Amino acid sequence: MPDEPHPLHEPAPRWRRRKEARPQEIVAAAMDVFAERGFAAAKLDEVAGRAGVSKGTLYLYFPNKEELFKAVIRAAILPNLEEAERMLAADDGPSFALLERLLTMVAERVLTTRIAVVPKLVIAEAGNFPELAAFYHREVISRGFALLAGLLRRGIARGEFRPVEVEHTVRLIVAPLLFGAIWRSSFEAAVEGGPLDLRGLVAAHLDHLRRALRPEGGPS
Amino acid sequence: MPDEPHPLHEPAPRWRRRKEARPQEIVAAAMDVFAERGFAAAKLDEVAGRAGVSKGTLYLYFPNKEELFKAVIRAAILPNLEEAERMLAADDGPSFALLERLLTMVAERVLTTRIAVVPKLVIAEAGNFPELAAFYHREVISRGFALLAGLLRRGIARGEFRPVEVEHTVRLIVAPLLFGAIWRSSFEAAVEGGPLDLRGLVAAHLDHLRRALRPEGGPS
Amino acid sequence: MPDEPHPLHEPAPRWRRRKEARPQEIVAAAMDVFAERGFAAAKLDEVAGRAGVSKGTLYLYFPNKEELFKAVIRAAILPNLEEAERMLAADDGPSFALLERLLTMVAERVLTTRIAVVPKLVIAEAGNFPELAAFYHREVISRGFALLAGLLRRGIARGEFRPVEVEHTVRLIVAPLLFGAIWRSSFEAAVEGGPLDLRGLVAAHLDHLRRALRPEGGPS
Amino acid sequence: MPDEPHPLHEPAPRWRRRKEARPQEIVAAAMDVFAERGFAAAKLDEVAGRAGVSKGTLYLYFPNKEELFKAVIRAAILPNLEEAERMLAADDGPSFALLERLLTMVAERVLTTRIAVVPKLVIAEAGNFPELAAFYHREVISRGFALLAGLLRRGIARGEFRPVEVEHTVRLIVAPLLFGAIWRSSFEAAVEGGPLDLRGLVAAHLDHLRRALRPEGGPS
DNA sequence: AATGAATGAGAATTCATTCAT
DNA sequence: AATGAATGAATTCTCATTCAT
Repeated sequence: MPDEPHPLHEPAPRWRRRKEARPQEIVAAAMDVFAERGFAAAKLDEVAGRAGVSKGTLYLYFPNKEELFKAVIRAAILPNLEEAERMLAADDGPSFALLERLLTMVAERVLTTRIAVVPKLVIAEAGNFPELAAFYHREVISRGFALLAGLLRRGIARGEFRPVEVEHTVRLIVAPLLFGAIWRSSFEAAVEGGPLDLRGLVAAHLDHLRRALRPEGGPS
Repeated sequence: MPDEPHPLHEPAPRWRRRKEARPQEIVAAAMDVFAERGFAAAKLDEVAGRAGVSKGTLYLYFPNKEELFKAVIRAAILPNLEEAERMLAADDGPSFALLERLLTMVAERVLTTRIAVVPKLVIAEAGNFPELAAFYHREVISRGFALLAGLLRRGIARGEFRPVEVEHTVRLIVAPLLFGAIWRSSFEAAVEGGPLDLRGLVAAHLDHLRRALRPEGGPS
Repeated sequence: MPDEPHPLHEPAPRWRRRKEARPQEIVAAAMDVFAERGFAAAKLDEVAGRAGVSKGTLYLYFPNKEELFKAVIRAAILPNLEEAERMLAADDGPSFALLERLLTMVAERVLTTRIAVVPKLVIAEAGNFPELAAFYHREVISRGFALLAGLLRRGIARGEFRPVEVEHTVRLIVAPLLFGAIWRSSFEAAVEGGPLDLRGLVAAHLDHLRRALRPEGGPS
Repeated sequence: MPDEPHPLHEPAPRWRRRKEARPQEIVAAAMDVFAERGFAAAKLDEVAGRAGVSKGTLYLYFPNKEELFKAVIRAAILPNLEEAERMLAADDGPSFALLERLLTMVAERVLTTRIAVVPKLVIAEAGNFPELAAFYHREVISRGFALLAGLLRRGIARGEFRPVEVEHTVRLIVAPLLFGAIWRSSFEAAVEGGPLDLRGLVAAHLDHLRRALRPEGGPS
């Protein structure tokens, strides 16, 4: 253990910090490569190259390609989901405004982070890694759906929304965001005609949702 | 031999017939394997095995794995799209009823045929085969979008729909069907909790759409 | 046997003639392909295509690729060698003049027929087909060398040539022709700078030979 | 390990050393296999086996079979040619003596090294690898011919040789050596009757050449 | 005699994983 | 902790050969 020669309170020397950051650097590089190529076509050589380490080093942190893949998925998702849960727990205002903030936040993330590739990766590999699909379903989809279902039920209870079928509506709310993520990660590069106007799409979606959720005889 | 419904008095031209059927048999087997594994993880050995031919035979009909993949995508898609276009061209009734029939038909196809796997495959491999993505975009997405856009514009012109932003609305209409196809091909097998109620989802979607598209001051 | 309906003395119908010519047509096509690609890289598909028959037909006349190869070598060589032997047997004139006619004839053949490729083929495949090499050595090289050795010995006995070491001289006489054949079949196509002037080369060779074989104190 | 002549005090950098030697070991093994089988029939499995490495290791050093083949040709040729050029540049003695030393040296190399197989390989594969043929022509044949042409012109200018046609004579000088190389690499193994007496052949060739190049009215 | 669809053994190449240093 | 040389199993693709028609 020759790497702890320094007393406390001293700024950690750069290379020590790197050492601790290694796993994250590798995960970040892997995310890029998996995003571009998919799981099977991604080469660990390339991951190592982009992470600035040797191929062997990958195996110091991840037992194999599959676990690295799972780590990528987990790393991309959990912080976002936790933030969304915090947001909903902390907000007790009008339900539609909350829905609005939620969708807008997700759209922003899809546009500005690499999280958009996660659905694509999970969709593509669900058949080859059923446990990964189950994990994703349990940790991401179910939690996300539950969160939205809670929001809807609250709005219905308060009379803000008409009494829609919650389970279906949750999926209808999510679908356009999934569409956006998939578009960004699969078609944007291969297709002319400029990027998808995801902000406009979400605005239109919210416009539709407002009308669709409006209590029957209620005010516009 | 077991696929011959007219047994009598025929000189049993087994081979001739097979030769003509071979490409389709291979494409069907390939569709299954690609659907289960994705492009890269699909083994031609397995395709050959399921098609009941030897590995070499694949190469009599398709020059390589990639072309076989493209043939699978094309074979799955074109007939469906053509039918949808025929349906719309032939119908001049109320626009929402037409939309209803269209979405219902697509949902039925997603539920009862293997077409649901096509989006998953294209999404997964768009990065590795940009021309495939471009082909799919051109031949499927653009045509499908154009078809829906025409329907919307007609409805707006006739006063059946409020003047929505057509391009966004097209995507909002499609998104839940994409969600359904992806769910079926990626999560249904890996997840407990029963299959997605796609018919119910589409019904709810149509319910929402009716409200969202309803002209402003129109009848409830 | 529906192919003998015609009485005698009638010109054979074309397609019957073709049938008898098949083996030679195949050998001719095979010679072209082997010459271009070598044995291993030659594809029977291509041979069949150039011969205007199907792949299966090749196997009606030749049991396998190797035998077809041998047939090509044999067909190219034997007639030429027999002619040379006839030429020498029939001629009893001055030995150098005979040598002159012999080398000139061979050079003409190398320039105007496809026989030039035979040495290249045998050289290339001797390692893979030792019996072919042995056959070629026995039937072509040995016979050719014996023929030249006889000529030299006759010239020496008659005092036309100085008493050279016959075995070496035979090889020295042949080497430039081998050079010419190899050049034509291997380098001419791949190299700029125009074809080899084989006639000039043989003339120079004969000039050198006249001087080299001239009896010691003899006339210039 | 057994190839280390300085055993003491060395930190036994087995691997480092091997790494540097690997390409040459592989090229040497490949030369043997290509020599025996020709390019197409050579199996990389066998090359790897003879080099004492695994198949995959070949690809660490050479991108494919073709490049390995070219490396073999290059490795065999360049040192020899450079030496011949040095020899000529350094010698200003009688031209025929120099020619004698040159041919003798080449014959020695043909007899004692594996360089004899190079012409056979190039001849065999010129049709399949025209660039290789062009490379060989440019780097070996042209340089070799230029070297001999220079020698001849010098001898003619000095009155040591009669004014022969230089371009043809160069080829006549080379042809028996080519004959020897081809014999050794293609027929010696397949044919009874003992090896070719190449030294005797070259002696006879030089004897002929002396007479053929002797100035017209010169001394015997 | 002729065809050409079908076969399957065989070869080149790739790449995740290991391990001596 | 890090390296990167080495491995070899796995996979695509080729092509001589067979054989039902």
